[in-house]
Amino acid sequence: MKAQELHGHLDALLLAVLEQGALHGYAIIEALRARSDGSLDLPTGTIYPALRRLERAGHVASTWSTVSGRERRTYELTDSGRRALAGERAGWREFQLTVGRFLDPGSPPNPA
Amino acid sequence: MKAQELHGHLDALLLAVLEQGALHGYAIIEALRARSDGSLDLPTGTIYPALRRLERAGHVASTWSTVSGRERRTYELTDSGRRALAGERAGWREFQLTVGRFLDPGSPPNPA
DNA sequence: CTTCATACGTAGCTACGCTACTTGTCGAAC
DNA sequence: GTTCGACAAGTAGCGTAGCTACGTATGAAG
Repeated sequence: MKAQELHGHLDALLLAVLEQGALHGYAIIEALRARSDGSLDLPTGTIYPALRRLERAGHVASTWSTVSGRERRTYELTDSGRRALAGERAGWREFQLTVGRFLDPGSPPNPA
Repeated sequence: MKAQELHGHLDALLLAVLEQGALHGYAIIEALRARSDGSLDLPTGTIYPALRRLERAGHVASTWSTVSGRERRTYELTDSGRRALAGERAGWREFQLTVGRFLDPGSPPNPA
């Protein structure tokens, strides 16, 4: 998948992944890769800053822990994050419909 | 619609609009607005540079004309542009499926 | 003891859409 | 007869945000 297409949708993806339970950064990368069958293989330079953004915005909260000698920062959805995710879902629906009107097969030549 | 969501999909939209016939810049803006029911109201600072990009890439060709005293630059899809549009459509399909797996209602908790 | 997977992180780059602006014609309103 | 809004083109500079390319450190495997 072309990289830049993700622009503006990454936050939604992160919130969606965390919806199913708290995860640490590295695990989030793996979850994205797994659930997308490898289409989404995002570098740390993308997701770590994104998680910080979401935390600054209050949509996730993080807690440090140590698992077998390795430091982990585990992120969890906040209530605000759950609300934000709902909004992102609505936004995605609209975006999908709008762009689909031009790119989906059988796009109407003119609006009826 | 939030603005930045469009990132990376604008070229596809422009090609799709021109697929149905040559149009000049201003008319393209109006076509986008019309076919999206007003969701896409893009400023000239967005579409004029984008059209230049597409022309540099060889996906569209432009010709000047004067209609009732007003200069028009009319853009037309090239063969390369038609091929590019097909590719963009495929890319859109994949993007839609991938992101949809996370954001569409009933997203699977895990890949089956 | 070296290499790979795990795990965190940042600095700087780049792409690209947006804001705000300029230039100019035409028709309608006043 | 001038002013204002739709039509039509364009650019300079900005901001956002994902990516590249690093750096650090532990544990397991060979």
